[in-house]
Amino acid sequence: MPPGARARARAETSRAILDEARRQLAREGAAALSLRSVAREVGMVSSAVYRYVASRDELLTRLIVEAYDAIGEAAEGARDDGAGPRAQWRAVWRAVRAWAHEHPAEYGLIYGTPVPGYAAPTETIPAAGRVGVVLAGIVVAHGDPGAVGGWPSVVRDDVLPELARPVVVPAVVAWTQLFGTVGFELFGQYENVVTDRDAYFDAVADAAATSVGLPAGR
Amino acid sequence: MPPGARARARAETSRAILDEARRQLAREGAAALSLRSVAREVGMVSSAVYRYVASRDELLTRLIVEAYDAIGEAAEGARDDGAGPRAQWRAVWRAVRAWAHEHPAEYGLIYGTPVPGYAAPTETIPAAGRVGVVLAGIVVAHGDPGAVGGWPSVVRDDVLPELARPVVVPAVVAWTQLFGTVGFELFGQYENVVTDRDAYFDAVADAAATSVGLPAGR
DNA sequence: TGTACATCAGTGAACGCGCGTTCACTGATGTAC
DNA sequence: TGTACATCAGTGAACGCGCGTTCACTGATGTAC
Repeated sequence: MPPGARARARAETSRAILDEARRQLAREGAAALSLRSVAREVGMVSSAVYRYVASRDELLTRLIVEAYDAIGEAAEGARDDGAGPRAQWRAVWRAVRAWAHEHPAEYGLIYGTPVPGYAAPTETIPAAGRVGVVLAGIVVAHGDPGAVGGWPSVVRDDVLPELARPVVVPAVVAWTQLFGTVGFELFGQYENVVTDRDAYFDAVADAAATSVGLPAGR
Repeated sequence: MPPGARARARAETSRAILDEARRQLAREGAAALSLRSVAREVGMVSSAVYRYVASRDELLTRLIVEAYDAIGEAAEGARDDGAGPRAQWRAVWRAVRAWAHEHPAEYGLIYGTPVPGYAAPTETIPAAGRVGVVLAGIVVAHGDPGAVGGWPSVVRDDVLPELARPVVVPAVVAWTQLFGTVGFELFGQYENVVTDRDAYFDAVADAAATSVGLPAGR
């Protein structure tokens, strides 16, 4: 037997379990996610899953962390591809929206109604911050605090310390707006209201860029 | 027996069932809502609930409609109390936020992740529109289309036909922002970020009022 | 006012189902000497 | 290289549980004459 074969098999089964869980999440929603049916689909007996996952809640936590990481990665990739602050900003917004449309159930899991009785453990926090950090980074690099309207100081001093203070609140507002818009579109509130969703979204992104002090041009 | 006693008893039991369902929704979430436990708590046998409700899905639908109606009513009441467009606008925003904080589970039910496999029936639509109609009404009455930045025309012509066209898109954006902000606060994304949530919220409301062309003063 | 019949709320048993989790076990894979 | 032992993945049975929905029924409430 090649050494490490066991480890490799283990990793593969682990993957298979998470993949199947993600599939069921997409099909039936978080509430219907069941260890037994994941086991069934993966082709093992229900008790065997417990070699890979401590409990149903732990499985949910892993899905949550993976989702935050995936959307964060999408945002980071988009930023790295953009040339110029406004192009970067728009690319990040679009990447978040695209990811959400490709993974609606996972998006709902992390940005939708919290599952009651399930408290997201702290291991979730760093992954959850990635998109916000990307947006803040663009503002730090290119935002003009002088070009921003007056907002009250209602954010913790230690939040985004690298941001000039006048720009922190509008940055939080813009961050909220990104996910508010994506959520409304995804959860059906724009049905029969907004026709050209791409153009609408870009317009909101652009207005947000301005509100945060990004220069007008590219 | 007083005539109508039966009808009155029926109405009372109906109420009791819905109230208990709402209580369970708040405690355990939509996924855990069960006819059997509602019956248990109301003090009847599980099959008896079927005299009042056709199925679990119908019960969910009733909760959804009641929630939309309640938040819509809160918004309408706030509008009727406000003096001057800006005061009205702010009052409506605050009323929506207050209602959401008092009824987080119901808020999640209507503005959060859709329950997969459950398709909201059409009886839901009119109730769902009430808050939007209130906001639009204020803009119609007092918004200055000239005071609004340029937005693309990406909304159906027959949406809010009473609104001057330049103002429709920013109105939709503001409506999105209201629920995006409330949702972010309610679902915990502002934890460790925004300190003075009241002031933050008012500031966002005010900026939105301006973006939609409401006059500055009161 | 009194009687005969129809309506309706609630009962209790049953259907078939799936769930999370534990436990003692087998047999294959890896490790130390 | 060969043997003895330890580790570990996966099995199968069992625990106790709750669910939605149907059905034939009883007995009280209402209605028509």
